[in-house]
Amino acid sequence: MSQTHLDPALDRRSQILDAALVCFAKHGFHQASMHDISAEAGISVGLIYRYFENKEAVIAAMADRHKREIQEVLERAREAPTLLESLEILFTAHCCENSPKVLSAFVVDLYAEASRNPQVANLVRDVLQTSMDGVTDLIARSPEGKNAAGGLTPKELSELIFAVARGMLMYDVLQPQEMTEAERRTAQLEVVRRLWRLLFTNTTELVEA
Amino acid sequence: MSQTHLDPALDRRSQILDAALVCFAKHGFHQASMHDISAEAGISVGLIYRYFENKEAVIAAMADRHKREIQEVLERAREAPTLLESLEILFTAHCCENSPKVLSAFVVDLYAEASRNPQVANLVRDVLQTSMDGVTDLIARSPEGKNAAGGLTPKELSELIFAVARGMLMYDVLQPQEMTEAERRTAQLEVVRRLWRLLFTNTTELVEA
DNA sequence: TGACAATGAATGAACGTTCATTCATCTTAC
DNA sequence: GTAAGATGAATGAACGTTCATTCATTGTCA
Repeated sequence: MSQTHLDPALDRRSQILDAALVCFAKHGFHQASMHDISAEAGISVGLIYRYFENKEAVIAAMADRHKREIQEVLERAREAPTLLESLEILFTAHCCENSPKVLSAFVVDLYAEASRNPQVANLVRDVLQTSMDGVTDLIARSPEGKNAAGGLTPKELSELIFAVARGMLMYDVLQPQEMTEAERRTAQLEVVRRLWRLLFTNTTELVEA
Repeated sequence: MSQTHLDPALDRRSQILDAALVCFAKHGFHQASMHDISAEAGISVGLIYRYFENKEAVIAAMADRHKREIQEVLERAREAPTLLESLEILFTAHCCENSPKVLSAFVVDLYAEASRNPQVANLVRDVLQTSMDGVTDLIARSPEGKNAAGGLTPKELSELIFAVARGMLMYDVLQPQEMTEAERRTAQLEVVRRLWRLLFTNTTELVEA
């Protein structure tokens, strides 16, 4: 719409993946039918097969797009001025960007799929490892990371942070539909700040006291 | 086998649910067919319908059984002599009791289902709330819980602990099949002790120093 | 410019398969 | 003999996938 379409085929693929995200989040990978997706995208079923070999390929492409989106979030987190702000970006990106719950539901489904499909598991593990390495680096470089609580290393801290992030994502899908994006974001930020206090400010405060 | 069967109907139900757990973990709720379940249980398809109204009812019964199992774990955790041991029970119960990954895969699937099925969501939320209340209580009663790091309340600590537990459960499904139960348990225990150091021993150590 | 041919994006009915569910039939226990 | 337990072939709906067909757009030649 806003820009000239350099590659219409890429637009179509994106359009189909956008529709698939909505359908997958609403019904799950294997309960969402190709007809559901085509209806959501406003196109015919057959057209999907012009851009994707089969349903599996749609799922794989979704996972791949998710990988790229996560890497973009990591990039933004890297550029934040403070470690706390980096963490805030990481924790709120997953859960609040799109319409409520859609992304969280998709990611939980992705992990469920990963538990059965080794290819998906490899991709998710790869994304996770890259992200954790990035955050480990972020912590190691930041002044707060030097004297973290409990004598934990940057790597251990990063693992803990990502465990909490995944856990909150799981918690998010239990929330009723009525919760708005803003409410979810607020809840997430509260958790980040609590975690922050715990991991990075406790020791310092005690030393100062 | 080992005991006289007081209620054969209950045995059959358990037998079917045992088989369903294996199939659900292996294929997911909606990809596991009733034939898969009957084959795993060593009975005919039709017999399942004598004990369960339909497939949804099997899923609901599985969720319900899971609820009772979690409550038993909580009971055992309550009876542990120290808070650390309570946490160790809570963190290792989810992931290591049955054959590797089966339980974790089931729980991740349960959360995925909860994101679409409000009834399942209510049940899972209920289990979680009860468990968290129990652990909050456990922390409040324990000597270590009084002077926790970061000035966090028992409720906040409990929320954090359960977020990490859920996060580690998600991480568990990414692990390759080859990992044994013992390896998974060891990995979990390491996380518990790290969390323990962070939450409950840091302040004290510094005061002593 | 206008007439015509070629293209390939897009359609949706149809196909083969799978699956949840049913039920007529058989077996077992007392 | 009868009631309850157990079977698995049969049913029909739903699904992923295919493909003959349509038609707007583009290219070609006069």
